[in-house]
Amino acid sequence: MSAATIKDVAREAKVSVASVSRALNGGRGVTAETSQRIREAALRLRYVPHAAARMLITRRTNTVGALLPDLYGEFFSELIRGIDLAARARGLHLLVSSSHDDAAAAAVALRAMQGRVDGLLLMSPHADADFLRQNLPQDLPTVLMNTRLAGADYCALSVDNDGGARLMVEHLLSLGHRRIVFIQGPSGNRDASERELGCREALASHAPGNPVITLGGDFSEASGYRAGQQLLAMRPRPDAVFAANDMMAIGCMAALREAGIGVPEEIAICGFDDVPMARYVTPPLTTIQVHIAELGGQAMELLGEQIDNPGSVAAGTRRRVRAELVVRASSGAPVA
Amino acid sequence: MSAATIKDVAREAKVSVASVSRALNGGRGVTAETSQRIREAALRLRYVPHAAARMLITRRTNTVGALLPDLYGEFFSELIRGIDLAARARGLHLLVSSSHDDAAAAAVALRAMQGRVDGLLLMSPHADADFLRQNLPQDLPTVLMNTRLAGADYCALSVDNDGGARLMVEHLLSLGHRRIVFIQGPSGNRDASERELGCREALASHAPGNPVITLGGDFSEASGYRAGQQLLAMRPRPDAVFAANDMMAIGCMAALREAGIGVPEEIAICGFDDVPMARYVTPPLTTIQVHIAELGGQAMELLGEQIDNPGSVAAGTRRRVRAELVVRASSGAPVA
DNA sequence: ATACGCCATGAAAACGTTTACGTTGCCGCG
DNA sequence: CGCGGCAACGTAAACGTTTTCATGGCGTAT
Repeated sequence: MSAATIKDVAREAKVSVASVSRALNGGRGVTAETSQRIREAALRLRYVPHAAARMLITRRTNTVGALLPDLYGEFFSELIRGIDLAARARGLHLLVSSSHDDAAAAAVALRAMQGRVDGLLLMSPHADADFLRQNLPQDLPTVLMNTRLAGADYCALSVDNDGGARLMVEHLLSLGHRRIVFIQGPSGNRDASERELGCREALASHAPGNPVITLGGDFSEASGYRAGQQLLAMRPRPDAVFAANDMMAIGCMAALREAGIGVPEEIAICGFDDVPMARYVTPPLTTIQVHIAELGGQAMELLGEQIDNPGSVAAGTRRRVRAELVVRASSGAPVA
Repeated sequence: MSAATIKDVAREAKVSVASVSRALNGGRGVTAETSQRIREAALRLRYVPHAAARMLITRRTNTVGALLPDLYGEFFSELIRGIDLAARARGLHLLVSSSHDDAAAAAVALRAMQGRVDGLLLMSPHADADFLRQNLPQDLPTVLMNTRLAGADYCALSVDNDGGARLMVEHLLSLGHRRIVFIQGPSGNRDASERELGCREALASHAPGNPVITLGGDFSEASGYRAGQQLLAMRPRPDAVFAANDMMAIGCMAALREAGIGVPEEIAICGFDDVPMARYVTPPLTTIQVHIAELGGQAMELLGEQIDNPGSVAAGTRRRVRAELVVRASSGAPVA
C-alpha cells in the first residue's frame, strides 16, 4: 500500500532498476522503446522518486533556504514572491524560516537547514561576520540581502537607497524647495542611514549651503506624527519633508493636516518604499518605489548561479536593485 | 574537507555508530559518561546529521509543504506568517510553493513535494475533488484552506465569511440603514459567495421585506468604482453599500466622492478584510477583520496533529476562524 | 571472416542514518 | 556456584536512489 519504488517499476517493466533510473532521468543509454515501456510502467504505478534517497546519493537537495528576520507586512510578502518565482524558474524548492528574533534562534534555524538546502538566502539583523563564520558551513553558497555586512566573504544584494534618496532630493529641488527636513529611521538601520546619506549628498552637491535638517524617527507612523508636530514649531517653516519611509510620511501628513497646514501648498511631503497605501492617502504620496520582488529574484539568480557552477561568482559580489521616483500630488509637482 | 558523518564521530569517540545515534537522539541505552564523550566529539567535529539520510530511514522529513495560489499581497504574507509560527513551534520546516496559475502547474508542484514533506497545507482554486484524488498520495496528511471543496475526504479550514457578513449587516441595520447594496466578488469565488449569502440571510432574518440589491464586481478597486457609478443612477438612492472586499469599497468611495455624494452622511460604505489601508482612506473604512495569521496557524495545528498521530483527526473535520466587526467612520456610526 | 568497438542493459556498490538483533559482562537469586 | 535477566554496546541490515563497472550482442571496418 506504500508508495511504489523504483524496484516496483523495474519489475513492472521487466528491466533493471538501473535502466529505470536512466530512462526517467537523462534518458541516455536506453532504447526509445524500453524507455517508453518504463515510462508507462512508472505512470501506471504512480511512481514518484523518493526525494530523500535521491538527495542522499546525489548530494543535491534542489532546495534553497531563505532565512528572514520576520514575515510581517508587505515587504516580506513581495520578497518571498520574487524569490519563489526565480526559484521555480530554476526548478528549486524554497524552504523558508523566519521569526528568529535573537541571534541564538537564528543560529538554531541556520543549523537546522544544514543538509536540507543547496544554498542560502540570508537576511538577518544578527548576521554579523562572526555569526556567519560560526554557523555557516564554509562551502554552502550564500547570498546576503540588505545586511550591513561589509566583509568580502559573501555575495550581497541590497536596495539602492542612496540612489533613491538622491532622486527624491533632486525632484524636490527641481520644484524649488530648499529648506528640506529629513525624518530619520531607527538608528543602526542600514536602509535608513543610507537614505539619509543620499539625501545629504544630493543636497550638498546640487544646492550647497542648504543644510539638511533632521528629525528623529523609527519608521513607525507614530514617530512620523511626532516629527510632524516638531516641524510646526520651526521658524522659518521648512519647504519640504522627506521621510525615510512612507509610514512616517503618512504620520507626518496627519500631524500637518490637524494643524491646518496645506499639503503640498505650504509644505511638500514625500516618503520612501511606495507601500500600496501611498496611492490612497490624501494627497497621494510622492515616494520612491523599490522593487522588492526584484531584490528577491536577483538574489535567487545569484544564488542559483553559485549552486550550478561553484566558483563562478566572485565571493564579494555586490549588487543593488534600482529605486524609482514616483511622483504624486504630495510633493507639489504638477500632476496630470 | 566534506562534512563529518556519524562514522567520524564514532571513531573520534571510540564507540560504534549505533551508540552515537542513540546518544544524540533519545539518549537511552547509553551511559551518561559515554553519552557525554560522544556529544563532545560531535561538537568538536561540528557534526550535523545528514538530513536526507535520516529522512530515508525514518520516513519522516520534519517538513510540511504549503501550496498557495499566489504570494501577492498582504493576505499571503499574513497566512505564511501564521503557518511559519505554528510550524516552528512544532519543530517543523516549511516548504512553500506558489504561483501555479493553472491546474497542470499545481499538479506538478504537488508531485514535486512528494516525499519531501510529512504533510500538506493546500490552498488552490484548482483543487477540486478529482484533482486531489489524482495528485495526492492517499496517505499524506492534508489540510485544505479556503477551498470550495465540499467532500468529506480532507480536513478543511476557512474564514467565517458568513458570520462576518451577518455582523456587518446587523451593524448597518442597527444604524437604521435598510436599502443595502451588496457589491459581489468574482463569480465562483467561494469567499465572495459566502459573504453574499451571509448578507442575504441576515437581511432576511432581521429586516424581512428589504431585498438585498446586488451589483457585479471582481474584488478589484476598478470594479468597485464602476459599481459606485451604477449606484448613482439608482432611485431611490440606497442607504448603504456593503462591498465583498475592502478594495472594492475603496473604489466605490472614490466614485461617490467624485459625484459629490457625502460618505457616510448620504451613503454608508463598508468592506470586508480590513486591509491595512482601510484605516487610512477618508473616511476610514468600517470593515470585517479576518485573522489570517490565525487561519494559517490553526491549519498548521490541525496538520501537525494529523502527522503526530495519524487517524486522530476525523477526515472531514471543518474549522472556521472568526471574523470581527471593526467600526470606523465610513458606516456612519458615532465614532469616539 | 575475424576483430574491434559501441551501445543497451544488468549487477552491485555507495550515500549516512536508524534500529532490530546479537553479544558481552554484571548482578541478584536460587 | 550456576543460571537467568538486564543494561550497555557492537554488528549489520535496511531505506531508495544513482552510478560505475562488467557483460553481451550487434554492426562495421580491415
